[in-house]
Amino acid sequence: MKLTRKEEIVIVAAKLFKEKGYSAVSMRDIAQQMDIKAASLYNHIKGKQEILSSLVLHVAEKFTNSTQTITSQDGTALQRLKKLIEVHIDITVHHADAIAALNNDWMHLDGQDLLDFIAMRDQYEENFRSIIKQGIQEQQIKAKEPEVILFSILSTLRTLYLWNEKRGKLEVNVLKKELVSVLISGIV
Amino acid sequence: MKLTRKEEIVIVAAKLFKEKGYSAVSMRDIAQQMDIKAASLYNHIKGKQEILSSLVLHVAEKFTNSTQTITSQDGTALQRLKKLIEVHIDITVHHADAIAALNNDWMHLDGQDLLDFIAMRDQYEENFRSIIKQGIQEQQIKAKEPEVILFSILSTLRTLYLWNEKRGKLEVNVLKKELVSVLISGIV
DNA sequence: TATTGTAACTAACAATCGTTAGTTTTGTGA
DNA sequence: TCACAAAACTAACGATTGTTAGTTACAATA
Repeated sequence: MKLTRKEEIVIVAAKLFKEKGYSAVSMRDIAQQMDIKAASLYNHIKGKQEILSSLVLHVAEKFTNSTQTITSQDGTALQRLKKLIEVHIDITVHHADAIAALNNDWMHLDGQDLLDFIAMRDQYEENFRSIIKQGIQEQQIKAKEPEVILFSILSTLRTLYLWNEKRGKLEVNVLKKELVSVLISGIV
Repeated sequence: MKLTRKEEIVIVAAKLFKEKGYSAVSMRDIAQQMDIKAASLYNHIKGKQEILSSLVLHVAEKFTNSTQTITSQDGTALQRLKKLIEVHIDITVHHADAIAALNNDWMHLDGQDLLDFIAMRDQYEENFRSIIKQGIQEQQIKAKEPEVILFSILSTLRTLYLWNEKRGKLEVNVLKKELVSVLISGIV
């Protein structure tokens, strides 16, 4: 699977964005990391904004599509929730850097890209919320404030990318099992 | 409790940093928000860096001191964990904007400030970790991977600031009770 | 060998950045 | 009313920003 030059740029930029954030990374920083001059980047991309939107929208789609698929298939709320956590881990393992941008730099998208992102994020959250509410209704999930549950699980999953490096020895399937257990059954 | 002009600047800047991140906020942005010119800011602060370090180090101290106090007092692991969650919520409610900077912009600290921050963060995490390990040893906490438990709780608490606005109607004490329950006992 | 497309280069642009110097306005206490 | 300090101002600085224009090096193809 050979990468296009544009894909290489996006990957390199993602790594830098993760370290310092979109605004603190210059086109010259990105170019230097690729051993070329900044102006040469423009043979492959339209501008800095395109790098960000390629990164963010691509992985946002993945997340939204996943929740959409899970919500549309049948299964109990807990089965769905488990699946959701597992899918999240899979995406995170393969796109850690892009997720950093998604979490921290989405507000630097502009125009239609920003609107598209927000729409996807809202839909994603709404799918997530509906699963939890379903679980409460079916009495599989405690009748706590659904927003507290949603927030708690969501923030753990969203921050997973930070932890992926330190994951180290922990195998992906072990991580899935442990995290599903901690998030659903608690720690006591 | 009258604020000094410097404190006003730091508060205004914090709000802007939260929206766009440290690097994307210019001194002229901050000044405009205060209805003065950028150069006037320098009557009260040394520079942009000082704003950031005032913000971040001050609240980092609060967190580290809290875990330190809790660790040094006696109590079971679960009592400590509960207290830790409650303290976290208290600090978050009162310093939401500063926590945004602590989470997202700490890497733009420089020199000794950066070293100090990292030292505090490491100590904080180590205190947290020791409480969880204590709980596993005393068999109050399931013998899961301690790092998974630590990460899960920590990321929820760290992201709490994002959620504080939407908290809306939810009273602080209710939030404490619900979050302690969700994080410790799970959702089933 | 000649041609062509890809991808690099140098040089420069206007805009914006954090910051400094020097000056004027404003408010307070003697 | 006068003196002084606090806090604002204007103007400008060198550096860096994203980006464009025009040109060159190089490999593959005809």
